[in-house]
Amino acid sequence: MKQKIPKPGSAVRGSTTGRPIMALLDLVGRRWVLRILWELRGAPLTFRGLQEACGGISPSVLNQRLSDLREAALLDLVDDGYTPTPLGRELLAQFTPLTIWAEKWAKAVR
Amino acid sequence: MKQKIPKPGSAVRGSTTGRPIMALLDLVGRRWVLRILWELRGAPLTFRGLQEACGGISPSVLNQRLSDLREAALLDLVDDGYTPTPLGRELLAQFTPLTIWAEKWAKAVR
DNA sequence: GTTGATCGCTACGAAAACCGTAGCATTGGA
DNA sequence: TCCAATGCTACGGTTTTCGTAGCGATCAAC
Repeated sequence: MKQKIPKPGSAVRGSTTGRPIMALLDLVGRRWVLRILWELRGAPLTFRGLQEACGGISPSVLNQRLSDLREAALLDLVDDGYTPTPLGRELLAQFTPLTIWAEKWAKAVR
Repeated sequence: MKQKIPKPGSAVRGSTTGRPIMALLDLVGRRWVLRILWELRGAPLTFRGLQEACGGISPSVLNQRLSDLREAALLDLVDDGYTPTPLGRELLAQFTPLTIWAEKWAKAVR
């Protein structure tokens, strides 16, 4: 477990400038990160609820990601499960319109 | 090299539904995918130009990603280097505002 | 016509990331 | 006390990524 999670202001994989966008690109370039956020766009989910929602992600990676996302201030664990912080919800909002682009993409590559 | 690149309409890692958004989440969840697109947002770049721009990405992975992105109809290799397709440029446009969010994020986690 | 510089790209062994399965400790209700 | 559900950890095996070296092609200069 040698991973150091990307945060703005410090060097990340592939960039030493500390530019926030580079930290973001590194963060979302990890498997499951966006998917986890995505599955939490509606109601909060428990650890095991997330496992199912993500199609059987292994608990070790899920736990790693949840720690990462909490440390990055994008997720919180509250009474009824994991849920995005306001900041995380803002990021999520930026990704929501991608469903529409993805549909278009689907038509193009078909 | 057992990777099968995610495309809308077929099963991807973590989802068997074929929903386009799932293919997208799988695609961008691979290392370097977004970064490569990002570095091509301005002028086209050659293979080696991309290598440098991405801070020394190994050529094997770069080549893998370039093939993936070309097969996904997001990238093209033209005379003066790799450049996004119109579709890829559209996707890129959705990610551009993330710089602003990332700045906000930087302030929040600091 | 050979040398040198660049191009896109490949081979391959090592390291890192990820996975699947099993199970632990805790909590709360029956 | 027993049962179910919670968050999470351990650990060995597989997949993905990395780092270095180098190949074949192209083109310009000498």
